[in-house]
This record gives sequence, structure tokens and C-alpha cells, in this order.
Amino acid sequence: MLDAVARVRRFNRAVTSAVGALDNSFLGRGRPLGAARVLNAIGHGRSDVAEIRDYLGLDSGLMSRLLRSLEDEGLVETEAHENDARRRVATLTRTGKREFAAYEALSNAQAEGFLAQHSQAEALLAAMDLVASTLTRERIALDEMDPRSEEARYCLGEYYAELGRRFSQGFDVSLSRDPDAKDMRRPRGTFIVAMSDTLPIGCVGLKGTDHGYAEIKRLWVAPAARGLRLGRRLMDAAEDAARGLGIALLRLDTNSALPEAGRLYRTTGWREIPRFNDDPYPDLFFEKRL
Amino acid sequence: MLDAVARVRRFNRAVTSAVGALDNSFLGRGRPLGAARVLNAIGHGRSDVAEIRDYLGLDSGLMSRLLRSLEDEGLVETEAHENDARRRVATLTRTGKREFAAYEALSNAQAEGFLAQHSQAEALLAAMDLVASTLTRERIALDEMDPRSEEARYCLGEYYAELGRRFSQGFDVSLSRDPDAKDMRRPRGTFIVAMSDTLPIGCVGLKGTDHGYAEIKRLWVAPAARGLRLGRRLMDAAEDAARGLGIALLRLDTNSALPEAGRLYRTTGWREIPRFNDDPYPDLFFEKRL
DNA sequence: CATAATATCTGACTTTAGTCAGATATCGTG
DNA sequence: CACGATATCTGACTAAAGTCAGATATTATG
Repeated sequence: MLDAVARVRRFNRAVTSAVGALDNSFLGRGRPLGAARVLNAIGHGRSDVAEIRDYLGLDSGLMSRLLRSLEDEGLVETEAHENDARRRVATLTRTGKREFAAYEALSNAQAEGFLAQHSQAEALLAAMDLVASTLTRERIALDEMDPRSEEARYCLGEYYAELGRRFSQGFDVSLSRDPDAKDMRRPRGTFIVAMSDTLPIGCVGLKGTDHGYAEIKRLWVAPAARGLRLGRRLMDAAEDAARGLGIALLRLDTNSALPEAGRLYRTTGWREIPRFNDDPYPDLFFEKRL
Repeated sequence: MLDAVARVRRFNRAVTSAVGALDNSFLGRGRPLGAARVLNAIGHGRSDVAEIRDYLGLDSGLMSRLLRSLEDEGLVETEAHENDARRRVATLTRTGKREFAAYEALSNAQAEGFLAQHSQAEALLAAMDLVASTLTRERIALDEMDPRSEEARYCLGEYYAELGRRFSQGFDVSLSRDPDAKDMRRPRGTFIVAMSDTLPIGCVGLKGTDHGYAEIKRLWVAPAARGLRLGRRLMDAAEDAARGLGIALLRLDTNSALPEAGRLYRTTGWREIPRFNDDPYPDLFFEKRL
């Protein structure tokens, strides 16, 4: 009754019926689920027919017919791809956009209704993030992004907030050596964000310097993604990027108030070295030769 | 991208594809999903045909045919209900039990595989419990049970463990006035367990005394079910039971280390009274006239 | 005990999803 | 420019799910 497997299976039963209910609410718009899914995929910006087919796992014949039925309803228009006349590109008509908006409203209402059931929404959301990150673990993408991008700035904001909570003296970015964004762009360095679906769940920066080494900065994993060994994946990606940039020596600083970070470095080939900067926050310094 | 609704919808997408994968694994046994679902419902103890139909949301014609196909396969036998010859009762044959066991093995393997993905399984399970409890909130059943039942003992064990964590001096049941089970059985009192699917997620005891009042004891809500206002539902149920037993006055004791409990009592018509027992743990005492 | 309600079953459907083999047009490459 | 690869479409299917109107047997109720 109470072992781990039973708890997972209870969860499965709960979400199976919830998912079924959501599907049913979609059927209320008088269109089979398959067609509704295609319409929504287009609405969410997937215009390339092959991409939609792949995303929804549809047979090409079925896909073709579903698109045709949406065209017959006047919701979708297709035209040839501008660079490849074999491919088709689908767009929503004005009516199609209205219909898509109605599906969006249904989804949003369902989500809001669910949140309203719980008096501590943030705890519930954190739990959902964790489960969703785990379920989609193999689809977490590590993307190189500009450190000024929305995703990067979100991660950095969360990272600073967490340091503020975990350092007994708090954390003030302006006192720290905030890396210049251009040092974390190719060819000097890079910035990598881990994306789970549309949610940024981790980051790491590789900051180029003029001192014969590059630095690893801003390694962060969202609470909702801890336990998935994402920190290790991010570090591997940063080291790979460094190798690609011809960097032979890496350094980083950290703080003993972040023991999980220290453990990660020690178990992945980093060795502790003396202080190499005058940043007030770090008290541990590491180096790794690639 | 990051607002609450978007996070819920990301979760929905993640579980939708996971649920689809689970369904697909069920198809591997050469039987349509509908038939597999009926077989599993019977295997899980739902024998009454109408109950299965209701649980799976099936049309009576469809249900009848699915049952027939399982009978043709030699997996299921049906007979008339002993008290009502209109109703049918389905049971698994020996072969049916074997087949059900194969489905169970698939489900268990899937659950184990999922858990193995995560290095902090307990945090993941807690998150899943919370989400599942919220999703099935309207199906949480408050059942009167014997305080010695497995479910009751599980709740009490969790309750004692939590007191041990939250009281600075720990908690030792033997030092407390452990209520006699027979005082929490009808007609002296009762014991109510909140069940979410197969998981006990809360409890409360109504303990009869010979002093002109009854006591509320052992109010507990599982961490995975907090925020659902289950404590209030349990208290309402206990008070209803007390009224049904002709009890006019209720008392309870609690501890200021459990502030959420104190808040609940104060906002639901209880008034603080002087100490009325010599139990070493409580430091707050309440009374409510029904 | 007549009558309404209930539970299941059967036959005759429709809709949806999915499969598969070609047909057609276009693209990339040597 | 021939040729294989690719993207889509069409026709012809099957399987699964679901719907609906009775038929039958049984039970509950006034």
C-alpha cells in the first residue's frame, strides 16, 4: 500500500484521469482530438507540417487528412515552404486564431482551477515542476544562449536569490565580480541554459579571461531539477565548450555554504587551489586541466 | 513563460506524454486498451459490473462486449450477483490472474524505472503525493475505521514521527495518554481516516470519556495533503460523528509547536480553556459546545 | 400484483485513429 | 540531368471506441 512503487502508481492513476478530463474538455469544441491537437500545435508556432507530424507522432496520411479537415473548416491555410516546395507550411486563418484562443482559454481555465484548489500554490507548483522535470528528463536541452537573454537573466536572478538565502551574510551582486556579458559569449566564453520544455531549469557560464585560463561561473540548478544530475551535465557541457574554444585550463570559485557544489567539483576531476581573486564571497577555489 | 498557469500547463504536457507511453506499454499484450482496463479493474478488486462501468466511464453496451471478449479469451468469468440477479459479478479465472499479474509487472517496472531516474527518490515521491492528492481532492474519502486497522496505525505512526520532529524534547507515545482503542470505536467514539485512492493521508480520533465530554485526538494531515483544507474536513466529520453519538461537549489538547492546528481550532468555534489533564506534551487546551 | 425502475445484453450503426501501398512533385548530389 | 531521397497526398483498408434503440430479466414500490 505504501511503498514507493505504490505511490508512483497512485500518482499515475491520478494524472491519467486528470489528463482524460482535459482531453474531454477539448472535445467540447466539436472537433476530434487529433484535429484539435494539430490546430494547437500550429497555434503554438509549429508551422512546418513535417515538424507537427513528428511532434504529434502522426502517420503522414493521417496528418494530411487532419490538415485538410482544418482547411475545410476554414481554420488553417497551407502554402509551400519558401525554400523547399515539397514541404508545406501551415498558418492559422483569422477564424483559426479565434478557435485556438478558445482552446487556450480552456487550458488556462483548467490550470487556474487546479491551482485554486490548493491554498499553498507555490508548494504545489514546486512539486509539479519537480515531477515534470523528472518526466521529461531525457528531453532537457542544453542550449548556448546570450547571457543577456530572458532565459539567462531568469536563471541568474534565481541564482542570486538563492545565494542570498544560503549565505549567512546575504548576497549582493554588485559586491561580487559580476562577469561582463561579453566574456561569456563566443569566442571568449559561452553561457549555457538547461531548458525543460519552455522552462529554464539551470545554467552555467564559461567566462574567458586574459590570464591563460577561463572561469566557470554561475552554475545553478533549479530546485525543481535537483536529483537529475543536471549539474554534472552542465559542467560537462561547459568543459566541452571550453575544449572547443581551445581553452586548456579552467578555474572556479565557490563557497562552503554550497556543499553540493563542492562535492560535484571534487568528484569530477577538479583540485582545490589557493585563492586566486579577491571576490568577497567565495572561500573555496578549484582548478581543472582539460 | 514562467507564470503559474504556464507551469501547470508544462506539467500537463509532461504527464500527457508519460501517460500515453504507459498506455502503449499496455498494448504490448495483444489486447485493446479497453479490454485491458476492464481486466485490470477486475484484478484490482472491482467485481461488480456496474461499478467497473462507472469507474471506467463506459457505455453499458461497450462494457458488455468488453466483458464478453475477456470471457472468450478465458480470462474472466461472470455470474449473477447473489442478492440481485440483474447484476453480474466478474471474477478472474486462473489464466486471468496470470494475465493480470503480467500487467501488474509492467506497471511496477514502469514505476521503478521512473524512480530510478532520480537520485533523491523521497523528494520526488513527496512531490508526486502532493500533486496526486490535489488532483484527486474531490475523491478524498473520509472513512470510519477501527483505530487498530492498518490504515489507522500507519497514520498514527506518521503522526507520532512528526511530533517527534517538531517537539524540541521529542515525543514518546508511552509518556502521553495513549487513548484506548475501544474509546475510539462506536458507540464510545470513532476514528476517521482520510483516504486518497489507496493512500491514507489524514486521520482524527473521537475519544469517548466518562466525564461528560468527548475528546478530539490524533488530528493529522499528511505533508502531501496540506493546503487542501483537509484538517477542517476531518474536524467537521469528527464533530458530525459526535453529534450523531449524542455528544454535546468536545475538548482537545494541543501544543503551541503546532501553530497550524491552533489556528484551525480558533477559526472553527473552539475556545481556549484551562489545562484539563496532566499529559506532559500539550500546552494549549480547547473546548467546543456542539 | 401491476408498474416503474434497474442492469445487462444484442444488433446496427458512426466516428476516430491508424496503417499501408503507391502516386506525384520536388530537392540534392554526383 | 539522371537518380535516389524526401515530403506530401490519395485511396483503400482495419481496428477500436463509442452511440443508440430496443429486448429481456429482475427488483422495488405503491
